[in-house]
Amino acid sequence: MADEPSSSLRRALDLLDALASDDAVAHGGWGVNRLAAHLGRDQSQVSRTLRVLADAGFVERDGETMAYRVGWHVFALAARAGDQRLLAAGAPILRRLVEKDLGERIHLTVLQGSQVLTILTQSPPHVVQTVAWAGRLVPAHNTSSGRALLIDFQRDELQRLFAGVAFGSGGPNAPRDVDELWERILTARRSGYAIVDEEFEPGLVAAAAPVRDFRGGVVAALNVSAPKFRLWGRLPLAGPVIKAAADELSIELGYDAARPPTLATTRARTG
Amino acid sequence: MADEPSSSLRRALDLLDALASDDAVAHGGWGVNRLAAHLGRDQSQVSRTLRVLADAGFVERDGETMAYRVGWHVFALAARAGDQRLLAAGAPILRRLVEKDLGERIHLTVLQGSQVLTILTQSPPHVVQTVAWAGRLVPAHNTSSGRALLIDFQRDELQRLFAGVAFGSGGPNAPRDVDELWERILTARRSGYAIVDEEFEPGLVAAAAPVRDFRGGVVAALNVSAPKFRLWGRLPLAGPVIKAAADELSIELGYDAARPPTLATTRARTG
DNA sequence: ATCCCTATTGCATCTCGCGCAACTATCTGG
DNA sequence: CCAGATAGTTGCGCGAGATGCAATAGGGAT
Repeated sequence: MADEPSSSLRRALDLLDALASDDAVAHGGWGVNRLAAHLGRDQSQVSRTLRVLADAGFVERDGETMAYRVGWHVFALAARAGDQRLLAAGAPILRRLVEKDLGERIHLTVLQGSQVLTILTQSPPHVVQTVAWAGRLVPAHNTSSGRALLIDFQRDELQRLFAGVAFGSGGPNAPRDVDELWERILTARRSGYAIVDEEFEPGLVAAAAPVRDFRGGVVAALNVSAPKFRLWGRLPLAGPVIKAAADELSIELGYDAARPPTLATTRARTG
Repeated sequence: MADEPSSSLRRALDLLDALASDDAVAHGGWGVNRLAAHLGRDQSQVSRTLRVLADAGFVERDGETMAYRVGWHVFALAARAGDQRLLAAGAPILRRLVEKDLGERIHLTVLQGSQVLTILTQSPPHVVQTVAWAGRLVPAHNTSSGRALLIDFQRDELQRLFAGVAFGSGGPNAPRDVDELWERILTARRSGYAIVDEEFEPGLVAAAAPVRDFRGGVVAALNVSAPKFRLWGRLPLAGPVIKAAADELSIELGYDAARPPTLATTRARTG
């Protein structure tokens, strides 16, 4: 357990890290010399290591400046393993939320078209009914998860997504058209989480927050829902709690909060 | 240009790749044994390499199943990988293309050696089962994206890039050698976009156009692909549409069509 | 208890990663 | 046109450390 042989592999990984540092990224990558100085290593070996990394696509070189940057291959690795990580990292967070923080049913969901697909559920032990929520589809327009998943959408995109979708159904407070939905999304955007009061079903309230991945886009949503009489009073608290948990999950997915919130890579997923 | 001494670093990177393979992801990670078998290496060394990777956070171990998964560090790196501007500017364009203009699946891709890496995908909402294309590699020689990405290549560069690459596979109309590929690239060059008819896969047609950055070089490609019966008729229209969108993206990346390219930066390196 | 499967560790072997220094290439200013 | 600076690659001898085999340890199942 004590002294690891500071393997050459370890040094190569440190090299990748150095290329991902704020400084390196800000400069559009670093050259061999700069990297060697930063790592306290010889130029020659840095050069050779970079060649291997470049051949594998883990770093790439700018043709003009000779600077190395983290390559697309790393991006590809993360993209392929992303779903797996969402589930793996999500499960313990759901468990903690239901056991320690909220004591109500928690869901992890993704957007599929204009609907919301539940991919993970955690229920409090005392709940008797074991409805299999995982795999179930619900509308996006009248659920807290939907609100969170749509939080980055522009007005016209929303319009196109819900073209031909009947609003109407759901609870008494469900939005009646895209305009109302848009207004509520704007509200959610301000606080960073969505609160829904009897929109999906009478007597049901919920809170949800978006989960983002390394691309910066929303890939999932975390939500808590429960009967109004049990949760309504705590909802002003539950909102921020859900948001904090969603942010935590986002960071595990490589979300870089420092980056300006730009794109929304909403893409459908299969459980 | 012979075989590199397949460094230990290279082997470690292959290990990461293996963990991100479809099979490994589907199984929730792989154990040491499975990995060793897959890579044709000794268990002991795989175990040791994984320990280093795990210490660095590049892989993680599932406490129960002992299976290794891609770790947080890769996701953190991924946020810094590649060209983030391209991703940020590309996402909304993809969404618009699929929702408004074409209604078929759109991809944003980059060249990775002699292959094409998909970095962003947008599917129409009605498509139920979405194969996760992002992060996947396909050949460059028989895909529309590949054609677009290679559009500036000279004949000899092409030869070098595809030295040792087996053509053959793919759809019925796939190019059989570099000569055929070269002819088709010349065709694409004239119109500014590439049309591909059952080259990658039987029954699949596609159109793609190159995306350039401020230096004038091709950095990515935008493409639409769909079953022949659904898209073929619209393909003469889809080509220009894709090209227009690619040009729009190019401009966002600072491409100045008026200015001649500042020397085509070809940094292709063969492995 | 044995058998099977999996992961880790001890050890001898020798590859290959290492630092030094030389070399190439490009730019700058005198 | 050369001197000097910067930036990256390559040759080489040495030894750290990666490797494969075999032994060890921990489960489960029967």
